[in-house]
Amino acid sequence: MRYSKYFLPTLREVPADAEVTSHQLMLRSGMVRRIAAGIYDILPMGLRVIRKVENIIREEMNRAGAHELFMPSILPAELWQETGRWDFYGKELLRIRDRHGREFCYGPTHEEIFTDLVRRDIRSYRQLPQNLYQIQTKFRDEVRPRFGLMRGREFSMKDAYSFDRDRTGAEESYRVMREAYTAIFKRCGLQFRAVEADSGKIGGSLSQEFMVLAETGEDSVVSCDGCDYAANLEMAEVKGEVSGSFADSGQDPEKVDTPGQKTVQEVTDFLGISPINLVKTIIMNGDKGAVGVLVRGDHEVNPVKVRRLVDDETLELAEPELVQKVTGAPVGFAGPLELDIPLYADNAVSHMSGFVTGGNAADVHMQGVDLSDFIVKAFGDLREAVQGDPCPRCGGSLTFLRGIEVGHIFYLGTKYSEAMKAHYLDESGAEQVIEMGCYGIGVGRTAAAAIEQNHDEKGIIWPVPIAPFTVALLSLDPGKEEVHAVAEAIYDDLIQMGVEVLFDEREERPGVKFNDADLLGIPLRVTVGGRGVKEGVAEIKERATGEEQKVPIEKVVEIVKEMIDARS
RNA sequence: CGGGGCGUGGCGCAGCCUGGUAGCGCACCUGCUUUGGGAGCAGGGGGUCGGAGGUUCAAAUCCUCUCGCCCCGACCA
Repeated sequence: MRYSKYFLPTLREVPADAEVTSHQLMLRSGMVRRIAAGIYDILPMGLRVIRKVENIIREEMNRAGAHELFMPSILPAELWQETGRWDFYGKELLRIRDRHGREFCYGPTHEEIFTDLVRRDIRSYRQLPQNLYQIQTKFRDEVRPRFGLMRGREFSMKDAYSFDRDRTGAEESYRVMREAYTAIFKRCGLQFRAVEADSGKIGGSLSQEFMVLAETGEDSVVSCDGCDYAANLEMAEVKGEVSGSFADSGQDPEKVDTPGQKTVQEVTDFLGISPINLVKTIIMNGDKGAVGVLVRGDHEVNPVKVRRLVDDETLELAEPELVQKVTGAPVGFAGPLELDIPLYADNAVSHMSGFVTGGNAADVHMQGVDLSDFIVKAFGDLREAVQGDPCPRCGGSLTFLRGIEVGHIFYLGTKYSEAMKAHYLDESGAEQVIEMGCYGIGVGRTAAAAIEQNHDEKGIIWPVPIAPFTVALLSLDPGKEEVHAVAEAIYDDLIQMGVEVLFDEREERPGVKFNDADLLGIPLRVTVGGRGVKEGVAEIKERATGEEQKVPIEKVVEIVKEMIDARS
């Protein structure tokens, strides 16, 4: 590609509304342009990267036995109503009407339509298992889109759905996908972890997220320093904390005035105690009524764990009005004593005695409270893990990392197949429900994550497998025939060898070309200038390491080829 | 949805408080000089100041409404 003919608008200055590095660099390197909140034009440079990622995904999915197809992006409401998600999915679902007033949505994910396809065309166990996927544009009307392609509203996603005869088969499909995903992100040249995850709105049980490790990641990842255990923060287990017998301080609970002291910090400072001697009481509300959740003052409640223990998916933090109604006090003074809702306590609380709690009245707390002073319906692991907690698998120590979720795999079971009556006949002629799994990869987000993980102050440093071009060829003197001819010859030869090369033959000063090459992050740079040509050499510089070598002009192509092969 | 902020040429910004008819840097075009890490000089093109309404002799500037965008929060008492 000749730079002078290409559509590649680079920016010197950082656009004001781009917050994170990958977004800034994608704008500066001419990959994307914003067109509305969370909606982007993808320019030629950006598309080249996207296509590279897509092709790696395709190759690995096909290798894993999945079949590509292409579904509509606009989906009829009826399918979503069948599974109840038309109502459940909420405002993120972009709903539209056609001229006849029929309801549709722009697909944010495609379980329903894949299940619909399969239920209509799969009759027999002989047709299973099946794994179908597409690479499609999705739309999720995010509350707050941000970070460019990282969290857009319109985005490209590879989504795959597996259909099996039984749970064993579905688990095998899941395992195969996990391996395919590992291969995909490895091939993209990324550092990542597969972590245990919550399945959220998609539903289902077994689930893992693939997280690209980057300091700017939106998600917290808990990782063991001793084994390969890794989990999303909301899933990280805390083990072995429950106490068999409860200690008792022998004291009676006693009121203490705490005017205006609401937070744990304020109360403990005011009373001169440590947060580990305070129990906070969190009021949550759901379809099955309100519950109180007790955790130690220095711990945080993990709502995912609470929902599981209480068996109420709908539990959310209660509104201040409800807190007032339930506890008789404003937010900040809830306590377990004489509280008329079921109480659940974190295991760590089982070791406590003589602690401080809220007093269920404004500006009042209680001291010297013991577990014998109130009834706990159940103890369990209800808190978020913290740095240094023991690993639930090996007893090592947990550390925290930041990650960007680029892939997510789920075992779904029969959630969709049952709702949509996706059945088959087994060998005995009995009707069975199909077991499903679903598997997503954010394509644009993977590209963005690659930049977050691979850049320096000058620009992007693409891993070779997803770089838009492999070689940037710079002709420093396109005006001087004897120099430029050398560059032209190298360009032709590289093209002949099948190398993807961006040939910078613009009438620009050398500095501009060097800086653009660094910004664009093309792995290898070949420089042809007056000086070098006089000595019969050109320079090859590697973007990632900064290593530079002068090589005879006639050997340039051969050496470049070797270097590429060593790095792909 | 709550709070904060911003919309002025392609990009980054000043001007607004204290109204007088738009400016700077980069980019772009022409010419000359320059040419190994974002060149210099000279000349030039481009903006109904997000939109609507109002106040005023006069509005980028003041007032009202509206649209768009960004940031923080929205699950820890």
